[in-house]
Amino acid sequence: MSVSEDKTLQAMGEDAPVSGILSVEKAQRMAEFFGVLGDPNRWRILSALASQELRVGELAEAVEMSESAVSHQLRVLRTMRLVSYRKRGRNVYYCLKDKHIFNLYQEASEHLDEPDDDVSL
Amino acid sequence: MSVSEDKTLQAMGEDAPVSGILSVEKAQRMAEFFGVLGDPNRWRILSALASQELRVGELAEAVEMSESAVSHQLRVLRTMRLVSYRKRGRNVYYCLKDKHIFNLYQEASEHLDEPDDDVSL
DNA sequence: CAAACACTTGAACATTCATTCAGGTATCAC
DNA sequence: GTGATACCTGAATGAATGTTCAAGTGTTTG
Repeated sequence: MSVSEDKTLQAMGEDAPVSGILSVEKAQRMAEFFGVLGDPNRWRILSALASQELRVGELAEAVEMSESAVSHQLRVLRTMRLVSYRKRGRNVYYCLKDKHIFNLYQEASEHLDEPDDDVSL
Repeated sequence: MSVSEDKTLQAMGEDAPVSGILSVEKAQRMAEFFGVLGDPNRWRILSALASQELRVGELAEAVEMSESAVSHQLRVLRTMRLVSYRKRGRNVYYCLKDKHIFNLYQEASEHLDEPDDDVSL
């Protein structure tokens, strides 16, 4: 039973041998991934693709961004493997890659909907 | 049965009436939340707190950051209600607030561990 | 009370990042 | 081929962000 790369619920600390702290590398990978989800327009793009496959131009119109901006963001989403694409002639159709994005959305929604008690210090 | 603020798996688009796109406000809230998880040092802090309650100074030593930097980041984590704290004399003990962070970590890990097929364009 | 301690705060600086703009590639219609 | 379409790319600009540094609160110790 390997210690590194465990996927269980309590595994968050098991990457570092001593004090249970995430290694710099793993922390970096986590941050890069979640950082991609740290932009409102990328969420709008993802949500647009949640219901249907869309071309870049359609996406741009739907989320009210320039085609260039959408294309730049799609490249980011592609490198994090959050979307996949399919070329048809001169069009490129994008869609969500897997279900993880839904689970992340749901988990975050639940957290954000929790009653916010005392936070001040 | 209200349409807004649904928490089901397919609810991602249900916030916008027409095309299933997240409203700017909801997208903003999502981005702010995930943006907080978009920093490697914050993940190291969270992972350190996963196993035990820690004071600010202990945290700083554990993650090898200055106390000031840790304190700044803890404020961010507090406003997103990812950590809670408890004052004892001149010490302040921090701990994780709820289980959501574990689920998010797990979901992201699964995603990142998936085989990466063709991404280039 | 004074000094030490634990932590927080605000401003400054450097870095990162998303958009715009101009231009480039590839495909289709005529 | 020519022009139009659909999309991608690179450099540049302005905004957002994390750390450092210096200073400030509040608490405990002698």
